[in-house]
Amino acid sequence: MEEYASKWMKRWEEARAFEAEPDPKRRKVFVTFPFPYMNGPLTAGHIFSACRIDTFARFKRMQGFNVLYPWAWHWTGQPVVAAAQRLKEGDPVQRRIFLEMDRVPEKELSKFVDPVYMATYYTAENRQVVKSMGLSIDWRREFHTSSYEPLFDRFVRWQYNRLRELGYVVKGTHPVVWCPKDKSPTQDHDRLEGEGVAPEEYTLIKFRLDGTDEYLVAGTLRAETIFGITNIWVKPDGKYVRIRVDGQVWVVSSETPGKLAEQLMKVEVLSEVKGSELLGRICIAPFTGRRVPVLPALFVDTGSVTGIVYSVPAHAPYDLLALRDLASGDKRLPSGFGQIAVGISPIPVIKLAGFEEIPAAQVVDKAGVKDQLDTKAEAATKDLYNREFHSGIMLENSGKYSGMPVSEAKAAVIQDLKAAGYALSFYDLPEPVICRCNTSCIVKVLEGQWFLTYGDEVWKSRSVEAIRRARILPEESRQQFIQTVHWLKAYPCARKTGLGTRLPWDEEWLVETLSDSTVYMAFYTIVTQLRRYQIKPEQLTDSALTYIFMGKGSLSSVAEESGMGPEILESLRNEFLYWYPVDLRNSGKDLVSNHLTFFIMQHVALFEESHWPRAVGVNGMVQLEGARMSKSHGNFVSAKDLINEYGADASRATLLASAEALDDPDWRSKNAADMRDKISSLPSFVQKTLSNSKEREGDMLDRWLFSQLQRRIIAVTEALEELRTRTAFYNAFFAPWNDVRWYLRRTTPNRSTLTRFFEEWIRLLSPFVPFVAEEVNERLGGKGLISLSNWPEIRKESIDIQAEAAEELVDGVVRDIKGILGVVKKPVTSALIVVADRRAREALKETVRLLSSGKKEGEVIGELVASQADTDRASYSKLVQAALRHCRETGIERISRIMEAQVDEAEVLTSASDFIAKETGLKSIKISYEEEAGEGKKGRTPLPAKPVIILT
RNA sequence: GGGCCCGUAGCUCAGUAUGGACAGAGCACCGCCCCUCUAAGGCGGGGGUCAUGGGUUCAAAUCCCACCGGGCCCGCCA
Repeated sequence: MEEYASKWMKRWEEARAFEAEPDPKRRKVFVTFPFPYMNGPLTAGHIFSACRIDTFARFKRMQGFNVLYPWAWHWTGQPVVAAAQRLKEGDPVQRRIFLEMDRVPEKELSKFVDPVYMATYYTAENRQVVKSMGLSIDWRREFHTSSYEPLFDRFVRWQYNRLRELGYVVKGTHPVVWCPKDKSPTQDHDRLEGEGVAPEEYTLIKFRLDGTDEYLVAGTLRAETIFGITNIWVKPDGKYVRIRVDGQVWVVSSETPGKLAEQLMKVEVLSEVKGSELLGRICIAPFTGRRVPVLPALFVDTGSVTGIVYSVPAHAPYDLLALRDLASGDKRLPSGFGQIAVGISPIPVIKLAGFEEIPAAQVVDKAGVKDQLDTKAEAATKDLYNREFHSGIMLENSGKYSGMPVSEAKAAVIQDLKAAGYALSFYDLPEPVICRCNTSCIVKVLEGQWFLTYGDEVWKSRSVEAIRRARILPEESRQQFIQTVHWLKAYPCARKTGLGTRLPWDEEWLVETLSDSTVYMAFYTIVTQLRRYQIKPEQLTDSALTYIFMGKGSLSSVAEESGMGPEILESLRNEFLYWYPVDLRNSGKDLVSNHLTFFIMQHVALFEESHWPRAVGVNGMVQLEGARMSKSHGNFVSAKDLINEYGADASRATLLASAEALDDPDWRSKNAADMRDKISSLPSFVQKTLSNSKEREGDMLDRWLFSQLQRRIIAVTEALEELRTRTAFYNAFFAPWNDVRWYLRRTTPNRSTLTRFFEEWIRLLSPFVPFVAEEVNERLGGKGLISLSNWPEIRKESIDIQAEAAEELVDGVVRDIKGILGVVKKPVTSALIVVADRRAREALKETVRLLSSGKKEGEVIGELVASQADTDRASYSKLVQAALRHCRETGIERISRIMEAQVDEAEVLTSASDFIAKETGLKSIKISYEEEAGEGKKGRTPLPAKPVIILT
């Protein structure tokens, strides 16, 4: 259908239309789209964000800016490697995704076992898609990431060396969900069970066994309840072990040593202990020194944390239930401990508003939980923990924490217990996670990981400042950026697997994907010249890049060290200085809390303030037929499919018209098909309309059409400045189309008017639907590329409020007559339209004036009537009351506008009377001033913009 | 669980900050016109308890509270 699309693609390329070179005489605009990851075809989501940027870029280009819109491809990361691996292993799901969703030809697929081949394939495939979409890219600057692009590799190495020099990269440890068999972190998609489960930080608390140097070590999320401890639980038939840790002897479940060992602790297993052997022994609780017995409980799981639980029956439903079960002589439990249990009373340590003294008892009884193995206990526990954490206050028996909110006391207690040597942190999974290989996962604390110190307070506050200075589009997103900066903590920035750039100082690590994608836009600014001068990777030294981006160092020594000539270095520096900073980067809202914020923060860390990002755009997530896109659910469409089915223009228009701000656009194929038909009829509409027109004197309708056009130009321009692409598209496409339709209905089409109108209209359309705009332009005899023509100038003098008010009046009269004809029973053939006279006009004007000055309606009547001669007062009062009603109904603002236009209503309607007759089917239309109208208007009062219509 | 956002015609969305005009637009749908046919084009029309329930107000889609439903994010995926 768009047989002309490839023609224009070629013309743009031949004309090097979008290749951007620095030009000191012109102001620049530098826009970027986050490079897409090359493990599959581009989707409607990529295209939506990219088209928003492209539309902005094309708009700015037409406004005369020197626009740079570059493109690159992200190869960094594990998915390509992982997918290749899965394919190698013959994974049928992976095969099906490649063949059915991604439409990879069978003969290509066999080569996909090589991840680099796969990335290369998709890069080529997607490059074609981006071109076909009509994105106005400077392709000379294209590159991809990872060590397979040596020049870029040097750039990332420079970036990380700089960050490290600045102290923003440090070594640390980090807990991950770990498969002991695969010896690798287990991601969500690698799990048979336990999606979304993440390591949780527990506190291990050591309880000395009375009369020994050994400790029972219990795990808890609620260290602050240590003051309410009454006993300790073990599983009576559980397997426990004595282990040596850090010179101490601990007793924990037999599963625990393996977990501790993965958390950087040296563990030596000494001997086995049966749970039953521990029963009845006495432990000493820290802080209170309370002596508490070890008792049996069935709910204890030796696989969870240490398999030892300290009991706080006042606040923990399980503990309370276990105590009750034991006291009541539950047969499932070992005998001999019932009496001890009977003697234990819960010790409350937290006051919770709206709850009784022992909250656990209350929730357990209310929920009707019958014993410790009742599944309802879980929900009761969660609920109570939550309430106590958020609104609980420590009671006066809680030492120095008394009176503190639980949320604060928790951290303080943990800190103090640790300081006193009674506690340490330990990670475990709150729920089981099973790896794809059917192995049960544990937590591993990875050592020697490299982190970006996003938690750094100075870095944070400068970043917040950068966010404050930047334009955030839409404005609603700003808060989320600031939130994200506040939330961020140290972030692991390197991995051992996948593609990427090696950390220069520790080459077994690769810079991970969210970390090499933050400041690479700077590379776009120099890559053309690097290629032009055939700079070798080894010449791109750190000092050279520091010189280019920071202006630091001595030119001559940098030139000598890098082997690049000083004039080349200068030239690179100048091009960077010309394009930087980034004027707009735009992406989906899912990237706000990571990529887009990292983008800002790393610029803050590495670049001077004048090079911080100027604007960040955010958009919603593209839905497909009302549902989230998902390859695994089969609800997926690639950008290539869209182009094939609907063409680039219609695809762009459908997406741009479907949403703006943070709303999620919804791709409906029905809408796209309608859009395709509408757009494809544009050239013939223009041609047909022109061929039906003829030269004539310009009249009011011509002025009206141009006046409307000005309004549209203003609206589109304003909306595009704020990236409100949906509003912009409406005002560029549908609104002018409807304007022409009204014009054609109203008058004999004037060829020169329409020619001029179309010339401007298609320029307005060009940023949105560039192919059809070029095509129509050519058919109209336009020379050159419309993509490089000027944005329609806003000519305020063409705004003709008189013509606009006149057409509003005519339209209103036609609608009114049609409305009346719809309800009137007797046949009518003629209309008498009575327009307001001078007196009515004055009355309305005064009414508007007084209302605008804040007078109440009653006061307006009083004041105006008083100003009249005695004899006129009755009729004037009627007039003012009508005027007040008119103001109420039509709105003061609109009336003021119409009054200001000072339309001669009689003249306008008289000249439109043929039109009115044609539209309404009436034979005769007469226009009259009020004083001439005489009988028949039944007391109705004509006012400006509100004539009285009498049908006979 | 926490943060942010959204729920208005069949569909996609305006309108909500500063409460007041019959709640609008585009598309779809229906009817008519044009036409050798199809697509396109022209004209007209129907269609909404503004998610729900309270409250504030002379007046609420708009402000407040509650509730229901949906989306994005909450670090080792990108």
